Amino acid sequence: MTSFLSTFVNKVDRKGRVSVPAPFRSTLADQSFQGIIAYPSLTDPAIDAFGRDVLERMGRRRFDQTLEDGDFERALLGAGGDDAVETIMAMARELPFDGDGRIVLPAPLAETAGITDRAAFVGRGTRFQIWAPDAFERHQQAAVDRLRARLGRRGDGGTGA
Amino acid sequence: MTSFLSTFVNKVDRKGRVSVPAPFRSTLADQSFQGIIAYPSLTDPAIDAFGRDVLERMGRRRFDQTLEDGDFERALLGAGGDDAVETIMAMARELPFDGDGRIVLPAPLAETAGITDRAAFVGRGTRFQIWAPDAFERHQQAAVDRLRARLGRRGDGGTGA
DNA sequence: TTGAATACCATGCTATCCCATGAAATCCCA
DNA sequence: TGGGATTTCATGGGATAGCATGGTATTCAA
Repeated sequence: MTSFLSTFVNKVDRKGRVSVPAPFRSTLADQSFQGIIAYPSLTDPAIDAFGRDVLERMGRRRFDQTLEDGDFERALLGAGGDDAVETIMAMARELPFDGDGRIVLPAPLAETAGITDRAAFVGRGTRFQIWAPDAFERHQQAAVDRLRARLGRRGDGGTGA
Repeated sequence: MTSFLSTFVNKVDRKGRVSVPAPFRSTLADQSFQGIIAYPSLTDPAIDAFGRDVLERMGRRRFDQTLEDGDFERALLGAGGDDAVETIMAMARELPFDGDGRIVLPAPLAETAGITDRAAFVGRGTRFQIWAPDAFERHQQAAVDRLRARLGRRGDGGTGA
């Protein structure tokens, strides 16, 4: 297993704990750090998350590329204030699993996503998101509608749903 | 065998289980994950399905491509709300075979296709669909009629079967 | 010493596994 | 070629283990 699929809604208890869905956990099972990396999405009212090795891999690739370009100043000094990767690194948090596969959602993160008592874990392939369930449902429905409109329906015999 | 062919109707039991037709299973026999990936069709009142490695290859290819392009912002931020792959990843479900080659149809999926007690497995080449049998029959008949009309009929005996 | 964060333990539900049965297609042998 | 035997499949039900969830104890820091 190497990717995050489908959507699971779990309950957030009084202490801010949530079970990470078992399928997501098993995707991360081979990682050295047992937990997730999370930060506020810049495009959605949600939390973005993935395993630590994805971050590692991306960081290394990015560094190598900077060196290949001969941009040593950038490698040493950073890219400047509006660089997405560096900005996100600063916001990102490490959330370890407890013995039962749960994480604690830090209050600031939960607030940016509008999460209170329930959280939707949404698979996005190499990463996943955490949403307030009702907000996600609206978002997803809108996305599906746009896709349908764009695809147009090919000959439907008129059965309908 | 590498493709899904023909149509099979099987029964859905009280627990929501259905046997995946044996020919379809043998098509998937060489896969590491013994089961299927399923999501609501965007164009038909039906479920779309295929083997996991199809999705796996697509996702991995996509991510690698993104890194190669040095598009780290995209890797971190996602592709945006209109992206088909990410939208489908959120809807898709992993349905493993049980020891007897059955899957459990999740209630939400069954509902989008109008499936209650019987399910039609429809081969579509590299993927297949799962329909409510009567809805599929109407859909198929309409498709055949349109094809005949377009091709111009020769000897319309009306047999079909 | 007190608060909060974390580790540990307990429980109910649900999905998964395992076995049993019947029907049908296939194979084998006469 | 036909009839019987065997295996494959689809289907049903009962047992079991995994998972989500809630609570209590313990540790660390202020």
